[in-house]
Amino acid sequence: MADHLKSGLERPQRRRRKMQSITMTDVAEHAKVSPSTVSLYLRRPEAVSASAGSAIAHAIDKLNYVPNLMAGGLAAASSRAVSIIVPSVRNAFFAETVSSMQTALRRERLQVILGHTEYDEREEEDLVRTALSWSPAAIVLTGLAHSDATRRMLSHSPVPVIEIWELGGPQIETAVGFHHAEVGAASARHLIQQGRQHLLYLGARMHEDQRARQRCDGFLAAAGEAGVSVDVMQHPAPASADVGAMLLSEAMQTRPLTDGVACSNDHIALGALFECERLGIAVPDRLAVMGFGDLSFSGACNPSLTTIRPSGDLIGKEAARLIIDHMAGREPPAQSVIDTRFTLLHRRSS
Amino acid sequence: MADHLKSGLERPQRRRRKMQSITMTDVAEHAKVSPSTVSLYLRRPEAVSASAGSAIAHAIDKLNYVPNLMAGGLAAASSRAVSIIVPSVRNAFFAETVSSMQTALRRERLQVILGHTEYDEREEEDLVRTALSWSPAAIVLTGLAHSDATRRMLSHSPVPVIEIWELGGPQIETAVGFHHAEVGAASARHLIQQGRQHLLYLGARMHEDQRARQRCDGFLAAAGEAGVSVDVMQHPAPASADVGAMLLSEAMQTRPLTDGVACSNDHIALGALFECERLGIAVPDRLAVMGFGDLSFSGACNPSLTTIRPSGDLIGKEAARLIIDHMAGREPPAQSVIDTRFTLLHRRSS
DNA sequence: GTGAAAGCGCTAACAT
DNA sequence: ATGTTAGCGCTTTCAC
Repeated sequence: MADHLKSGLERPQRRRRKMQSITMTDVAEHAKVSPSTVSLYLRRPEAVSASAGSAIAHAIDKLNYVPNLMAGGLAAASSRAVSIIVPSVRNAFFAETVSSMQTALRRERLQVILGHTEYDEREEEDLVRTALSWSPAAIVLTGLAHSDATRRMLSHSPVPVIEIWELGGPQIETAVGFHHAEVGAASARHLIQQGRQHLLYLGARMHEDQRARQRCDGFLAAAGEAGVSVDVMQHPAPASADVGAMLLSEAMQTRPLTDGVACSNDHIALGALFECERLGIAVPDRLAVMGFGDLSFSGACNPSLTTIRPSGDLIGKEAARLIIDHMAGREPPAQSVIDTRFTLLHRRSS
Repeated sequence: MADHLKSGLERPQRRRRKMQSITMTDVAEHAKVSPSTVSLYLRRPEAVSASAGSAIAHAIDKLNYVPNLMAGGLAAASSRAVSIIVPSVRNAFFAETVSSMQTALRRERLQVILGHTEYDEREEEDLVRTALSWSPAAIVLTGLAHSDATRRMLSHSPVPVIEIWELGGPQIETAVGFHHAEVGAASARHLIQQGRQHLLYLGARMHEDQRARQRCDGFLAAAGEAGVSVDVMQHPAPASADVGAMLLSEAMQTRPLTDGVACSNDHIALGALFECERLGIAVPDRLAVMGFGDLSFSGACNPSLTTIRPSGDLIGKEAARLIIDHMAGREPPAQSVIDTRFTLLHRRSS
């Protein structure tokens, strides 16, 4: 009875959900080979006979076949995605790194999955959790400070982890970046070399941006060692020219002896330069100003800004190289460190 | 005989490839429910009984379960990823949009997959092809100009497409942005209102950046209609303060009557301001300068820069909203347009 | 060099 | 409310 009903229904015409129109099987049929040959061709074309190869190539072209990477990733248990987690891509530093990394990874057909922590460790933790759901080929994190849970998740997973933009602390696996304290120290030494005796550090958002804080600490330490007077002023808002102008204006009132300022980045420094201009403070004669970042305007302003150029681009390239090497089986030694250094650009403002 | 051998081998101990340690089945076993109940719980917790729910929650927590989104995406034929393709994230405009979009999408647990075209249509085509491989929940493209192949791929796919940062041309589906020609026209009208009679447009990379070109065209058209003299100078390099300074310096030599310049963006304008300062050209008395973008320094410089603020943030928010609405079944009418407008900020430089 | 077969971990009908 | 079942489209042994 039941059987009778069933046969009456004739293949219950499975209601199909939205699905990819052209699959590998379609290509295989068209090329008169098996799906596994198509798969092989896609991954190692040289392993397939010339005739089969060209038939497959032709079929792919004709059918406009687009492989389904989710199926591939599922079957292979690892996807062609790299998860990059930065504080914010609005920050030119990280935008540069993300951009150069994307460019380098693309050549290997790797996709970038982007996440922003907004300088929040809880947010980072959540982003890492989600990132792991994609079985990415690698996870790239910014900085060395992470929540315990983040560390735990990452160390329990087989996914390679690269930390960027910071060196000098405990690493999860590999780190690519530079020492921010050294940046601060180099700034202090530079100002002292220029004969400055009353130094000041102008910082923004240092409660959240621990790398800015490290630069500040390095500055203080080096100035202290050299025995010159040194002080810090900061503002909780993100770095901007407005904040820089505000800080400098206040500094000139409360610390009139100041003859050299270093800023946590070039936005702050630019604002400081603008304010000096408005106040009629001669730069560099009366006051030397320097920044960090070598942003696009830093060489063009009046006077041109002495600054420290980090290696944002190189960080991205090196991180991408590590990932690609890892996929090819060339793993770096555990806990390895790539120091991308930085460059002091001595211009007119100091 | 064969049977004998088999039984001797005891479950041929399938050599397992690298794989996710904890699966949904593990969670189900631990919680003493079926996998589908776990799946249901994950997607609609309210559809599961309280007791089962808490058992599952407990198991997930205890086992540290991380769902495999590739498997989910494969089964559901649509992933929780949104592909965003912009010319470059180094460009502050697109960084802003990407950032605000990422923030909005994250709340819905959607991932951003990022691609850079570097203003190259072939590259975009390739990125779109790869994007489709992920069965994303949506694809976001920058601008309305795309190769025929890109259009074809997209219209043959079921993936919703949103074009951002440009209106006024043929759309694939939905577009969110504003009219760049209107920006140019508004600039021209503003300068004319300020009594300027010899206008000049300073542009960078206009051969590649067609939106900059549209702003320029709008400027020329509006100036022409008003009957004032107008000219254009451009440089093929990407916009920077250096390029702006160079263009302004040349302009003052070859077009000494110029009394109002509009720049294709604020980097150019800033460089122009710097150069005016060096040349001793009074801004705005002798020359009015305006930009486009309202970048972070634009309100802080000397004199503060009159500029036009695009709605990069809003574009990202609106695009994200469209995507989320679409996933909830609320589709916008075909070919719909969201005009996010722009704002002219009249400051001291004009 | 090529094909058959067995999943990868999950979702979504459908049945209970 | 929960379980059963049948795939999603691909990769990867393993035979041939």
